[in-house]
Amino acid sequence: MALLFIDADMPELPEVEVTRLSFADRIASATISDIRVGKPLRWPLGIAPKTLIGRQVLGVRRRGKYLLMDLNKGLILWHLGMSGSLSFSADGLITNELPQAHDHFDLFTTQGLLRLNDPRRFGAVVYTDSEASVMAQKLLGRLGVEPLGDEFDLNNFHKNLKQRSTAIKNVLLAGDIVVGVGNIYASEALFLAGIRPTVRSNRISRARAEKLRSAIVSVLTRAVIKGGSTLRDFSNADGQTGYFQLEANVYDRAGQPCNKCSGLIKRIVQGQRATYFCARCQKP
DNA sequence: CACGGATCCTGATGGC
DNA sequence: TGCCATCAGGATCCGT
Repeated sequence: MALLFIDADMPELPEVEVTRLSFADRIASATISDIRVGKPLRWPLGIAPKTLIGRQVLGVRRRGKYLLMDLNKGLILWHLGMSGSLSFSADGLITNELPQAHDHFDLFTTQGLLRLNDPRRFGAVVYTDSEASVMAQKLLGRLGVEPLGDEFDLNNFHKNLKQRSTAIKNVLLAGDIVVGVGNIYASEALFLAGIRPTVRSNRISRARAEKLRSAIVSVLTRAVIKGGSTLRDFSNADGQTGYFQLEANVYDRAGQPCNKCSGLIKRIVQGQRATYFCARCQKP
């Protein structure tokens, strides 16, 4: 079987979800046969690797940008950080696929090899006995609602926005109101909503909050769909790498004309992260 | 508790 | 070509 490689060189929620879709079915019900640990990641695994040999993978869920791999005992949390990507190879079951320079975690199973490549090593692979454990709660406990779930409703969203006085762009990125909106999609969603990224969160009207809510849902949904279709192309094509980023309206387009009004896209820095916006289309 | 800044690490890029 | 500074998709931690 061909190697399926997802270029998650931009792991925001859509990329993490598409990564999950790429291997969840194929690894389900597999038994862990070995583990190889490379250079240290953000946190230690939290258990002696050999202890996990023989455990069964029940499935893979997503929470925010975390992947939760349920085992018949305990679970493994995966995070791609800023530069991580996962590949699942059924060939890796038999052949010795030598780890490359930035392959820092291998999970060998009876159905294939799941490998984490992460040059910057901000990613993590963490074992925990239960989702209620101290470590799991430290990582997952403060996450906001899922943007693509029913719980992302206007009443709560607007109420939460009113509690914060900092710039809306930073509030979105913080992930404690709604998860999964990274630096790219924060700029894109604010453009679609017509909201200046510098607007203070607590000064956003209910009507504008609804525009923002629906823009977030729209941009993330479209990215997942686009990623899914790219995924199907991948599984037919051998060794092709690629990118499934939606065409950006503002992200990384400083100095270029706005797609709506032809005004020039601006770049500013907020919380040490780049923000892009159209000063004409996005109102203060 | 909310906020802003520093921080982990490696690689790509651009100026000189 | 080399050297150096800057920047990059995340999110935690810490001081205020």
